[in-house]
Amino acid sequence: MARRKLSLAGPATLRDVARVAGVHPGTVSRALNPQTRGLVNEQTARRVLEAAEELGYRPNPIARGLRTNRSHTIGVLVPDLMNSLFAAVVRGIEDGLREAGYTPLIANTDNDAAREQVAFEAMSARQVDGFIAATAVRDHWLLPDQVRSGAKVVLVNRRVASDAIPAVTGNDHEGIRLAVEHLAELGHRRIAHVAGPQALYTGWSRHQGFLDAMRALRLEVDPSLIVFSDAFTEREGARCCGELLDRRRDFAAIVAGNDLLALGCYDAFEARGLDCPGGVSVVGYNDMPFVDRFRPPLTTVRVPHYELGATAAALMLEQLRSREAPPRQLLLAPELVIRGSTAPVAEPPAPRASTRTAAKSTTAGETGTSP
Amino acid sequence: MARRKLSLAGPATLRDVARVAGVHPGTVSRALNPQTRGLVNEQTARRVLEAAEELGYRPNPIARGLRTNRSHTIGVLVPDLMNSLFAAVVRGIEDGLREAGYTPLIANTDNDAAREQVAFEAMSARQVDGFIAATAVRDHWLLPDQVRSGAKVVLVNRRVASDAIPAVTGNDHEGIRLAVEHLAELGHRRIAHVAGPQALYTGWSRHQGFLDAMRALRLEVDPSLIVFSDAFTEREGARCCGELLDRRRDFAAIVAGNDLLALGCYDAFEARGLDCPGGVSVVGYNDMPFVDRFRPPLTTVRVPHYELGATAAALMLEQLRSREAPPRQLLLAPELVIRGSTAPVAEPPAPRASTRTAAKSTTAGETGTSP
DNA sequence: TTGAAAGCGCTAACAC
DNA sequence: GTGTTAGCGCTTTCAA
Repeated sequence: MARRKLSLAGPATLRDVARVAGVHPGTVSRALNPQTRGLVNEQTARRVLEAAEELGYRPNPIARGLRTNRSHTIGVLVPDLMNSLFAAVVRGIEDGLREAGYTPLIANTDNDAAREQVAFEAMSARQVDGFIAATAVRDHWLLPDQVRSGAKVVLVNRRVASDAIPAVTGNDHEGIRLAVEHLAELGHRRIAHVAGPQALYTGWSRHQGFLDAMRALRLEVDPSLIVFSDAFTEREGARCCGELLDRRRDFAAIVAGNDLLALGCYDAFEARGLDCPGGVSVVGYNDMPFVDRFRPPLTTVRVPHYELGATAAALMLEQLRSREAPPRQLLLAPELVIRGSTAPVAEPPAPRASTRTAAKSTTAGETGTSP
Repeated sequence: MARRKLSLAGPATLRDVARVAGVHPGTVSRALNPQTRGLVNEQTARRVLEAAEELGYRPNPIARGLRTNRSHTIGVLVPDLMNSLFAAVVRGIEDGLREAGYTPLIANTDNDAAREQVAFEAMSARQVDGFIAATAVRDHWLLPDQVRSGAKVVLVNRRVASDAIPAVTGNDHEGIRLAVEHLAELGHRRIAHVAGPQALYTGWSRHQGFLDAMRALRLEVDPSLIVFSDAFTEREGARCCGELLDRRRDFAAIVAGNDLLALGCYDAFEARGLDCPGGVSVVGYNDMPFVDRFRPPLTTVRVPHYELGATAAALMLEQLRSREAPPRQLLLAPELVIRGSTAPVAEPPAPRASTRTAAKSTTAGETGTSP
């Protein structure tokens, strides 16, 4: 337990250990590295381990990295940690990376390409071994150049057309289908969509999912019932929903691109004296913390953000371990969480809609999971 | 703009630049470092800069760090990023550090001493230049040993008795005073306290603040109106508040140790059919995102978490720049945010209370800041 | 199985 | 002013 050092100050070095163990530094290196321990005599190895222990020796990853060109560090690019969604993703990444001995280096980009570029450069300079990008911008500079130039990249919360890049995302298609089906089962035929920004992957994919889900249920997709927001914010949700409401009132259900947009819908309802869910139902997306405490508690689609992060970490480790690991693209299943913001249609559906009846009634509370 | 390299592969090195500029690597180092540029000929410097630009040279901080023993990296120890409060602190730190060229290395500890210890070791090994600890545990292993042994540490969101360690915290004393005064002005005399865990600094300091504020207002401090929670969670808030409510009903106001505990109080009210704020008022602490959307919207004390982080970063930079910078201890002013969870007493105050009248009425909306 | 020696990319003390 | 040299702490050939 004694912690006396041989070198004058600072932590013990490989050389100090070598001196104490009476061997050459190279031997200490071999003995201490599990990979190469086999090359060294059992006896000697033990002596080295003891000496290291006695000196409280900690290998210096900086020096090691300089030699090996591996920093055991992964750059994590995220729009904004203050968004609880990304905080969860990051924790998943951190926990997933930890046991493998990797450490995340985190940077917030605020979805600003310039800031992202800078962060990427800085991280490259710091010799990160790879990047996990949770930045949701579509048509992204990161992909064409960097990936081809050998940087290991894993996408989380978004993907690209190309199959060359490993990615893990929530299954938005499925999630939106759950939302639309839920509303349809409540008798809604005319369903509106407050879509997220189409420049962001999640905004775009959920919009696509909406179109497909409506068609699959043979519900009419009315372009005038779709409004595109400029940002995933409450303010934009209020603006878009207001626009919708001022345009027409022959619908009583809204699928929002995420929870913040849904929250904005609440504001628009209140400004117009509309009751939710009595007058109009709304479904959010993400199941952020505390949406169950809103007035009314928000029905929403839960995305397993922590698992998204943990899985992204696993994909990264795969890439790191073998040069030729196939770039897997994973979809994680969402889950509909039915709360208080959705209710059966009060008025009869609009005249033109077919009279298809709802398949079955849904009980409130906990809920339908997808496979 | 061309990016051809001289060395076969990998990024350009100092030597590559030297070769292109036709000078010695040492000269390149001097020319590129703003600190030492003065030592080199204007002409030569320009040539070097151009060569560096042409090659797309990026200095390798790993190599530099090995030489200088400075990594330009700060370890950040935080209980849990998924807690929005700490996410804000971390963003403040990141932004505060960035312009000085420092990067945070973040680890979550979940308030677990063992995990914190491990994270600390790992960061030390990675040669971080200092630590910013947002971990709120009192009586903390970090301080006695490490600080004395030369590690630079800045505390955020907590402090210690010793003045030797720089710290920046919210002024809990002041914040709780604002809360208690607000309730007193609404006519409350018997005020209960659902205190946070006393093992955590914020739980403890707010409890102290509560005692002082009550005494300052000459309100009776009744020990049976104070319950200590085991954690800053909604569940614990519900348990403690329930205990209080089942014990007696001759109070109509609660100061909670934080917003989550206040939220738990909501649950306890609901379970007992109590109306808030009609039957009982409650004040939270922190002003987390979305507490304004709760039912009722939560009256709470806002803590400038982002600024806490940014200030902590500034204090760290001070320590880093000069060996003998005084370890400043800063208090940031909180702000009372009055919303819907507090209301005037319905029943007359309990008989024993003195009949001191409220000093002045408070207007709703934005509100009193401290100096 | 171990020692010797070179060198990762950079900085800094010293010499010219 | 600029070149020279020596290493930071570690890994990894190459010999022995």
